[in-house]
Amino acid sequence: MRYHRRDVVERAIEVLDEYGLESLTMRRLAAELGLQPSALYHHVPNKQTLLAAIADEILDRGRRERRAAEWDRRVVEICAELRDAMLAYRDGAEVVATAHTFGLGASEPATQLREALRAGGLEDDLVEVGTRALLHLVFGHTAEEQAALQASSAGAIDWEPGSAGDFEQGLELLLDGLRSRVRR
Amino acid sequence: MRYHRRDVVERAIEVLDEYGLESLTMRRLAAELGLQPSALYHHVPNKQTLLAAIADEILDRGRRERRAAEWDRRVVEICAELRDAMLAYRDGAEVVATAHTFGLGASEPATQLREALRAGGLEDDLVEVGTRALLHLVFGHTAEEQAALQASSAGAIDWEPGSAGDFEQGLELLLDGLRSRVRR
DNA sequence: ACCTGAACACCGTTCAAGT
DNA sequence: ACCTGAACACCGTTCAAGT
Repeated sequence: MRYHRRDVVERAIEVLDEYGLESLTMRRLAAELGLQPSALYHHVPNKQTLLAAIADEILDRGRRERRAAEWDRRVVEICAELRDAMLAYRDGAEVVATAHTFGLGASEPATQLREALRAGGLEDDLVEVGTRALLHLVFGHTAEEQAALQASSAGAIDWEPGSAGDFEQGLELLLDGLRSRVRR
Repeated sequence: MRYHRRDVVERAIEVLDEYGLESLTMRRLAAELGLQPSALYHHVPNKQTLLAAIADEILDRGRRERRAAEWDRRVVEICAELRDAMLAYRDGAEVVATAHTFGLGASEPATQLREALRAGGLEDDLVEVGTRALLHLVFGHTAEEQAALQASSAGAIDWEPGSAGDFEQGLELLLDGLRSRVRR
C-alpha cells in the first residue's frame, strides 16, 4: 500500500493519542503503517517537522465557529478553543506548546489573538505582549492540567488538576490588565 | 576517583550549559566523569530525577535577597529572579519548566509566590490561580526568549526575542488583575 | 559504597538499490 | 514517486561481578 504525507500525519496522531508522545517514535509509526522506518523520510524531512504537522492538525480539528461580538469575549473563546483542541488528544498540549515555542507551526491561535486585541483598540506593542502572555497562560495551564489528568488516571497522584474554572479565572486576571489599557 | 551525587549534578550542569539539553545524555555525562554509564545509577535512580535535581540546583544558584516591601513588588522580584536563574544556563528554562510541569522539584518559586499573594490579602483560591498564572507566564516567556536567543546566536533567526521589558509588561498585566481582587 | 563490563531493547537518520 | 534493506551512530537501564 502506498501512502501520502496526510496518511502519515493522521496515523501519527492515532499513535500519539493511544500510546502517548514517548511512544510516538519514527520506528513505531513505520511499523504501524507496515513500512520500513526509512520510508517515512519520503513523506517528512524529520521527526521535528512531523510533530509540527501533528500540532497543526490537532488545532485544525479543534476549530469551531466564532460567536462572541466583543473583543474580550472573543479572546476567551479563542483560548477555550485552543485548550479544548489540545485536551482532545493525549499529550496534545505538550506537542502544540513545543511546536509553538520552537516557532514551527501552531501559529493560528497567535494570529487570531492578535486580531482580537487589535480590534479591542490596544497599541501595537501591547497587542504583542498580550498575545504572548495569553498563549503562555493557555499552554502552561493546559499542559499542567493534562499532565495531572494523565498522572491521576494512571493512578499515581491525587492533587486536583486545576480545571476549566481555574482556567477562565486565570484568563480573566490577564484580561483585566488588557481591558484597562484599551486606548480611548 | 570516587564521586557523590553532588558531583554528578554539578558536572551535569556543566555539560548542559556547554553542549545543551539534547547533548546531556547519561552516557555522555558518564564519559565526562570518566565512568561507565551504569555507575551513574548508583547516584541517581534515573535521568528524570537527575533533571529535577539540576532544576533545583539552577534555582538555588540564582537565589538572591528579597528587598521589596509591598507584596506586588515582591511578586515582580520573585519572577525576575526566577527568569534570571533560568537564563543563566543554556536550556535552563526548559529544564526548570519541565520539572515543574511534571511535579518534580522546582517548587520554591511557587511557594514564594503563594506567600506573597497571601500577604497581599488575596483569597485562598485566588492565591492558587494567581500563583499558577504567574508561573506559566514566567516559564512560557523565558523558554521562548531563551529559544529565540539560542536560535539567533546559532545564526538561524532574526525575530526579536521579547526581552526584559516585554517580560515585566506581561507581568504587570496579570498584576493588574490581582491587585483589583485584593479584599479590603 | 562505588564501580566495571556486558548486555537488552531500543532510538533518528542516511543511502544505495529496487519498482 | 514510494519503498526496502542494511547500516551508522547513538540512547536509558539492568545486572552480575569486582574492590
